[in-house]
Amino acid sequence: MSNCKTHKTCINEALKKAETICNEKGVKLTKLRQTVLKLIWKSHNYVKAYDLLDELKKIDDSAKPPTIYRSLDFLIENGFIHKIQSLNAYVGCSHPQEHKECYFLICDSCQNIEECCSEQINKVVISTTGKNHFELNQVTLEISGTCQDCTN
Amino acid sequence: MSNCKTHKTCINEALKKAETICNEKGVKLTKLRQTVLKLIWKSHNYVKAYDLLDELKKIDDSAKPPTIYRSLDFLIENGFIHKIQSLNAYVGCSHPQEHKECYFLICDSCQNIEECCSEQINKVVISTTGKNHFELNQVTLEISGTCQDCTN
DNA sequence: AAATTGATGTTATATTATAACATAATTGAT
DNA sequence: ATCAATTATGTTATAATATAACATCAATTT
Ligand SMILES: [Zn+2]
Ligand SMILES: [Zn+2]
Ligand SMILES: [Zn+2]
Ligand SMILES: [Zn+2]
Repeated sequence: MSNCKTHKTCINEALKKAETICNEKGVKLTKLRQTVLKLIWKSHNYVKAYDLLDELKKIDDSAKPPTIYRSLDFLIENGFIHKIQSLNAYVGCSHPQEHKECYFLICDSCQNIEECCSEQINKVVISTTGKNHFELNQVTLEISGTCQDCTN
Repeated sequence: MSNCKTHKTCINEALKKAETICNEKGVKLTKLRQTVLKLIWKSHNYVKAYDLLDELKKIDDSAKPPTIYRSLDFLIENGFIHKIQSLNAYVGCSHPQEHKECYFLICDSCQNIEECCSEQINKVVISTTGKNHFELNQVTLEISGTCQDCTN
């Protein structure tokens, strides 16, 4: 995924989905939010907030930390991006509609992130938390390592 | 676990284990590091670095951020504590010897953390990353929600 | 004792994120 | 259309988290 051959499609799909979902929810994908989403979707790599801010400044000189963090908040709230907790970084969500308990494969070498859903992992998490009588709220599963492209 | 009835034992065990492991490894559990470890083990709740620093300052007025972060680094490196990535917080490791792929049950209500090992989760993670031809390095699994004590 | 290594002290600064308040744009009701 | 309420953005300041860099001190090795 490091060099995605069909990345224009990825971006277009992501933007289209975001628009659709916003319309359904009655929230607004403003120009700014769309711009930030595009910047995040520049690749499948994770991005840091202040790098994003630097990029945004090239477009809008007046951008400041709250500019970027507000957009990030909106995009996270609506499921269009995810925060990678172990890296304080952000990445586009590849399937905002059907997103459930996903996990992330994070390549230490190329910063590529693959977002996966595993019904199996989901089940195991639910069953083991159940055994602990723990009422589940949020699952953070982030796996770092080396992706296939970088291993070869 | 929120009100651990045998917490003195928890602390003593943690300190004893840390000493043993340090001796085996030939690294030093200095006075400072031991103090920080004790402060972290004050409870099973997670603690923030700067709160820890405030506590340490009560003992040693000259403590500064590097003081605490160096100790945290040492304690993490040697497996005596863990960093909770989703909270930028730290918690004592309940089983530093046999620690493998553990996960954390984090109570949003009482800040208690239970560290668990599940061979089952471990297996599923390995098998699903294998399917993705991903060479695993580090797994971060943090589950937030409400613990049994807080549900009742 | 001198040299090396490891630990701590100290100052400064980098990185990540939010509070607080002002202004502008949009929506919705009258 | 007008006003009020809400939502979004602009702006300044600061909070919270973490590390770099260099000085000093202590322990260990030669
Ligand atoms: Zn792509
Ligand atoms: Zn890679
Ligand atoms: Zn205890
Ligand atoms: Zn609880």
